[in-house]
Parts: sequence; C-alpha cells; structure tokens
Amino acid sequence: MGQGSTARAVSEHVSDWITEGRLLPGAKVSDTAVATELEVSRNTVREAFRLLAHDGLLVHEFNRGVFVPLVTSADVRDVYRLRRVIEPAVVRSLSAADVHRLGPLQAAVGAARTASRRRDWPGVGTANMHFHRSLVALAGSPRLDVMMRRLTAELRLLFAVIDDPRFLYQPFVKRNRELLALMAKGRFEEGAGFLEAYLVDSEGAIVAAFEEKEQSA
Amino acid sequence: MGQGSTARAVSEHVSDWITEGRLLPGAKVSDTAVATELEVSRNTVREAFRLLAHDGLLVHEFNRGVFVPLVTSADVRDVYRLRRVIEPAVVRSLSAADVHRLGPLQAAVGAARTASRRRDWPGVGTANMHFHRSLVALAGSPRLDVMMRRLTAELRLLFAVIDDPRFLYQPFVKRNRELLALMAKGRFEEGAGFLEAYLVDSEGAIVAAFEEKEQSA
DNA sequence: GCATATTTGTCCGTATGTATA
DNA sequence: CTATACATACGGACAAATATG
Repeated sequence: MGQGSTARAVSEHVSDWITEGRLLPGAKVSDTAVATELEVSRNTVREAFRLLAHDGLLVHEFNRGVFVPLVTSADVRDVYRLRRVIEPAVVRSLSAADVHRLGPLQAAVGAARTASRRRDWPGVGTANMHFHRSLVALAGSPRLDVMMRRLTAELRLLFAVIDDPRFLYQPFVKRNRELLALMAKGRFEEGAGFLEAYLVDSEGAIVAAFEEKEQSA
Repeated sequence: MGQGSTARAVSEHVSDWITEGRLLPGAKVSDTAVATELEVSRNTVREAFRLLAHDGLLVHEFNRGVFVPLVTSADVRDVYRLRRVIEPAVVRSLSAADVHRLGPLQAAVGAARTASRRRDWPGVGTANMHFHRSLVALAGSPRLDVMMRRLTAELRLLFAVIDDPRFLYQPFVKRNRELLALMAKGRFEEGAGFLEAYLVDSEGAIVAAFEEKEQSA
C-alpha cells in the first residue's frame, strides 16, 4: 500500500495522465474506468477525484461526472493576474534576514540550468515551478502556499496543451537567475519590479501560444 | 434527494454547527457520529467533509480523522496579511467603468446599517463579509473569488470564538460606507490606501480580542 | 417523445491497517 | 505490549439521473 494513502496514489496517476496529454482538456474521466484500470475500488477513485478537484485539476459536475477543465486564454490571463499580485508582493515583503533563506531558490535555478543543458524541457518547467513556489514560501504564509500550489497545478494544465514548451521556458531560466541575484543582494524592491515585468512577458508568450492553438482548433 | 447533493446538505449542517459554537476549534468530528445523527451514510459524510476541508472549515489528518481547525492569533495575522495584499490591489485595479457596478456593495452597506440598528451583530458580520466578497468580485477573477470565499469562511471560524463581536464590527460599518463613497467618485487609489489602513485597524482589534481569549485559556 | 442502457450518487457490511489508552 | 477504537479501503448493491437509440 506504499507510504501514503491509496487515494493519493491514484490521484498522482491521474495527474500524470493529464500532464502527459493522455487526458485532454474537456475529457470526461470515468471513475469506473479508472477503478478497473488501476485495480482499486470505485469509492477510492472518487476520493482521489476529490483531491484533484481540490487543486483544480478536475472539475466535478453533479450527476454528470468529472472532467478535465477546459482552459482558454482567459484562464491564462486570470492565473497571471493573480501571480502578478501575489509574487511581487511577497518579494517586497522580505527583509535582510531573508537573504539567508534562499537555498531552495538556488537549487531550483541550478536544476533548471542542468535540465536546460540536457534539453529536458519538461524538467525545465518543473524546476521553474519549484522556483516560484519556493519564492512564495518565503512569505511564511500557509494560506499563500496552498493558493500558490493551486495556481502551479493549473499552470501544469495550461502547459499540457502546448506541444513545444521550449521557447516558453528557456528565456526565463536566465531571468530567474537574475531575480535571485537581486534578492541575494537584498534589493527586494528592485527585484519586485523585475519580477512584475518578467510575469508580464511570460503571460504574453503563453497567451500568444494559446491563441494560436485556439485558432487552429 | 432535494435540489443539491445530500453531501452538500450535510456540509451546510456541519458548517452551521461550527458557527453556532456547537463544534469548538480543535474538536474531532466523527464521521460515524454525524452519519447516525443526520441519518446518512458515512461515505456521504466523508464527501461533505471534503467539501468543508476545501473551504478550510475542517482539516483532515491522515489516519487520524477530521477536526475543527485550531485557530490562533497567528492565523488571524495570516488571513489579514492576504487580505491586505488582495483587497487593496483589487480596488487599485478598477477603472471609471466600474463605478456603475457597485450595486452589491451598496446593498451590503445598507444591510449592515439596518442590522446595526437592530443590534443584530451576527447580521452585521455577514453583511460585512458580503461587502468584502462583492468588492473582490469586482475584479472579475474566478480564482480570486474562490480564494476570497475561503478567507471569509475562515473569518467565520475566527469570529465563532469571540463571544461579543459587537465592538469588532460596529466601527467598520461606517468605514465600509466611506470606502464605498470614495469608490463611487472614482477615487480608487485613495480608496486603496483607505482600505489598507482599515484592514490594519481591523486586524489589530481582532488580534487583541484573540490574545485576550488565549490568556484566559 | 419514448424506452432503454449507462453512469452517477448513495448506502451497507466487512476486512485490514493505524494510532492511542 | 496488549487491547481497543477508529480510519482507510474494498466490493457489491440499488435508485435516480443522464445519455443513447
């Protein structure tokens, strides 16, 4: 039974299916089908679905079933509107004492660089998300952490639609490093402004890729 | 089966029990007990618990059970830290076109005034929460709405601990009205600053009441 | 529009594992 | 350490709602 709950293991599976593109946005996810495939009880699968719905990776419509959410460019804009409010505010709220707590950010930047050298673009994507999650974690707010976890989960959903994420991530590996350097010097106000411009550019790139997709569809 | 799901009906019941003080913070909520009392299945109760945990009104610890969260003054500060980031940012993001969309805020202010005259302090509290939820709704962000719903749900949890919420709400009925007046004139930047000071004072009052409670306990 | 088949929501009883007295 | 209580997980079952022919 592993170390966690079975329901959590099932949720990991389904989560992977979404990021791997096996489950496309809008697809219905049948609890019985998942139950037979993973050889667990239907009740357990339903529990797993609740966990995923909690993070926004599935939506539950009463008496109709659970579905992979349909994401549009409007959703991209909404997610980034929140990021632009939250992340710079976190950087601005830091003080000199926090300079010595940047370890996780350093690690994420390093992971992004090695993944980039290996042309492992999904790896770059996960490292990027670790960077931003660790950044928000610096605020020390449990509620902000769960909000950011939900947002990054939705970002995974967004990126699953885009087939070639290389040009979306690669430019931002460098900017993560630059932001980290500013923070390490305690220049938080400057870093917050840098991050704001960063997020605006990132949103623009993703929205563009998205609307291109929407055209073709 | 009613109009919604039975699970939702059960969640409403338990939610009421918490606000009514029948379930105190830290209390364990047994699924079997709730199931027998409301005459529904344990499975359905567990579903209801998931819904409530999603809004932060219950916490789920693996292999231990479900509990009403223990709230401390640190939680009060955390909730208000988020409110101070989110709410002023919303006000700042508004434009002249939004002046004609303040109807729900007007209604909430009116409800607060009549409830205050009737010395219906819980009524004042709910009107106050409607005011702030409607304020955030002006941003037109679905994700921000669910975040705010979660925060207001937790505020209900906080206020359930305080027996006399009169002096906590009464001073802010007037300030809600003043903030609304500023927004109606399109003075959003000024309103954002006003709201920030407002939230600082509100936090101070609630933290004080809370630490008084913690002393006696 | 109707009858049918599928799916979902809900329930029960039980077995197994985990935490706590 | 043992024993008790409890939580997780299972599989089967049925009614209601939905989708399908």
